[in-house]
Amino acid sequence: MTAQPERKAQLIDATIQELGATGSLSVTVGQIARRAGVSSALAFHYFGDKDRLFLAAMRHILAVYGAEVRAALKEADSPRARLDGTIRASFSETSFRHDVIAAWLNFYVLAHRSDEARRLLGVYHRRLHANLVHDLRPLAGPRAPEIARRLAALIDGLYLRFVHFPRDEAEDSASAHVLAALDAELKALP
Amino acid sequence: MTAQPERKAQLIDATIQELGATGSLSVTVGQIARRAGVSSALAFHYFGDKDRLFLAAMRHILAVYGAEVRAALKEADSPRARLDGTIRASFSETSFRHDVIAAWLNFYVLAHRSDEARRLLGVYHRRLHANLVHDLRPLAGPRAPEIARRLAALIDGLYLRFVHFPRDEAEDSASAHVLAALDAELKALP
DNA sequence: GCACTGTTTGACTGGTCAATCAATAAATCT
DNA sequence: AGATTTATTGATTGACCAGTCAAACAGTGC
Repeated sequence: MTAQPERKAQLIDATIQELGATGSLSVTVGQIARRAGVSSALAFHYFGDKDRLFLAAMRHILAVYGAEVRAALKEADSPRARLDGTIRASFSETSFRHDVIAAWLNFYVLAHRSDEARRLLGVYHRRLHANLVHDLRPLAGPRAPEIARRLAALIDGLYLRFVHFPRDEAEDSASAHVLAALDAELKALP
Repeated sequence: MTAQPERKAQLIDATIQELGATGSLSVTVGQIARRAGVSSALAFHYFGDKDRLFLAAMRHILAVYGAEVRAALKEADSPRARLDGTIRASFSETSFRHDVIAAWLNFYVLAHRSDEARRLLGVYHRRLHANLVHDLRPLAGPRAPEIARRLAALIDGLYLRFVHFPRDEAEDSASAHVLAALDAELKALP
């Protein structure tokens, strides 16, 4: 049937890759299209304008991430196991990748001028927060929301660091850091 | 004597303000110059090119931040008090401001393509890490570096959140979060 | 073979912007 | 006062880029 979904997916992949390669929203639609092996006019045909192409790429990243979280939660029974899953999903092979991280960074920049990007970012924030609070509640009671905020910020902060200094420094598994912080927070409860 | 320092400072301020207002590195030198009340040609005359103007703005932000940390450390005697100072300085009136945060965010983006920006970012990272480790050592021994990394990432992550959702939600003093995390980490030590 | 529909492109446009330059004004020096 | 350096700008250039458009192309049904 229609080649539309295929081409759209190609362009979205190319967008993420190009964002990772050049690291800035000032990548041109031409560059993206060239990477996808099509003309720039096709990108406009399918997405309307540049911002909507970026947004589509970001929605794709969020969808993949969301699926990964859901999968991790499905096979977790205890609250603690679910927290593990949520955290580990944030640093999974597919999400914690150079180009995806670069896309996230530029997503934050895009959120400055695009209402839709800001909305999407809010959705991610609330979803992560809700997940964390839900499973922290049995373990931390009324302190759950506060701890959740710290864990969420820690995750974002670790992403930020790995944009430029990729995962090589041995011990530094990012998820290990978040899990350690979680342990500390729980152990320190009154 | 020369009006150079004056104009340069004006342009640097305008750069930060404009970065905060539009939230993207694609601010034009013309916009910045107009905000500073001079012609764009003057900006080029003093800074050579756009990137060097951004870098100068970032160096200024780092200098202010560094001075603030040093001041906070001067009047702190115990390791714990010094940690408090380091953390609080990160969220001081002058550093934790909408436009400055936006400049930081774009600094991370700039670091993708500019070696000098990446170098500068490394300096900030190492300085913060060194400060934290130095004062964590007496309190956390060999776990100090690990904890320092988490606190640093938490600080960055909190910045990231406050780019778009400014400090209004009452309780949310960002530095309180970091201090709470620090307490938890110390309390949870073996 | 023809009409129809979706796909894809090359060529074009209008606008923007970094960077340059030649020229003027103001300060500084001798 | 004359010479020299510094500050400052308006005008311009050359490149680039988002977005448009009309036309070519391919498949599908009749």
